[in-house]
Amino acid sequence: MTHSALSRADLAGRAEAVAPLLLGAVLESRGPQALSDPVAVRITEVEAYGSTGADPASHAHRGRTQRNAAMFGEPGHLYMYFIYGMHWCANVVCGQPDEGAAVLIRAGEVLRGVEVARLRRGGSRPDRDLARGPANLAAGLGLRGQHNDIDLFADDSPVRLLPGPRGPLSPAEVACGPRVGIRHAVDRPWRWWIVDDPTVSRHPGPRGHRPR
DNA sequence: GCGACGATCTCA
DNA sequence: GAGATCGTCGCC
Repeated sequence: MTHSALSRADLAGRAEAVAPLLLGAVLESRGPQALSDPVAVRITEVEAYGSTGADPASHAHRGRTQRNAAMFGEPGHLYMYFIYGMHWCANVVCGQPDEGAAVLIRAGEVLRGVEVARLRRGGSRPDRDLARGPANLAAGLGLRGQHNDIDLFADDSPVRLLPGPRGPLSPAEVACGPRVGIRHAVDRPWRWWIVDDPTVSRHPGPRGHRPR
């Protein structure tokens, strides 16, 4: 049994409704040239970011800008952003076009292309760390600014959103809690992760909050 | 035009 | 707990 395939229509809802649906689904990237083998990552942790005026922590909160324009496009596209002068992070655009909502993909399990992911990450590290944390996940998949706004549902896209291999998640397998690394709307429990999954990111978190 | 800071990570 | 490192946006 596989995770049922997500369609673009499934992503058209509110970010906080779409986010948990992405758990267990797979992001697969095909690199150009040398690192052309696909890397597939099963999503284990996500965060919802709401639309303009509705979520002070969202890049879309103050409206459309050049950077966040992809958030205001069609659901099912990627929104890539660059952070801290060195990291790229990947979001799946959701909601209605012009709404400006997205789901940050925070962590995943590398199902395929472990060798390529390890090369991209550099050094030797446990498999479970290859896509643990949003910047690590993007790095392992080889995702950067050039992938901003690409359509995850186009057959010829270098990055695609595919059904997961393990079947639907039961409610007991999913936990939620506050988002990480933000200053505003910290109380909103808009981060979801797969319980006991070793690839879910670790982080200092305010007051020692930890996924379990 | 300028400057403060950020949806991070690693290592000490 | 600091440092790496730079694009973005708000404000001067």
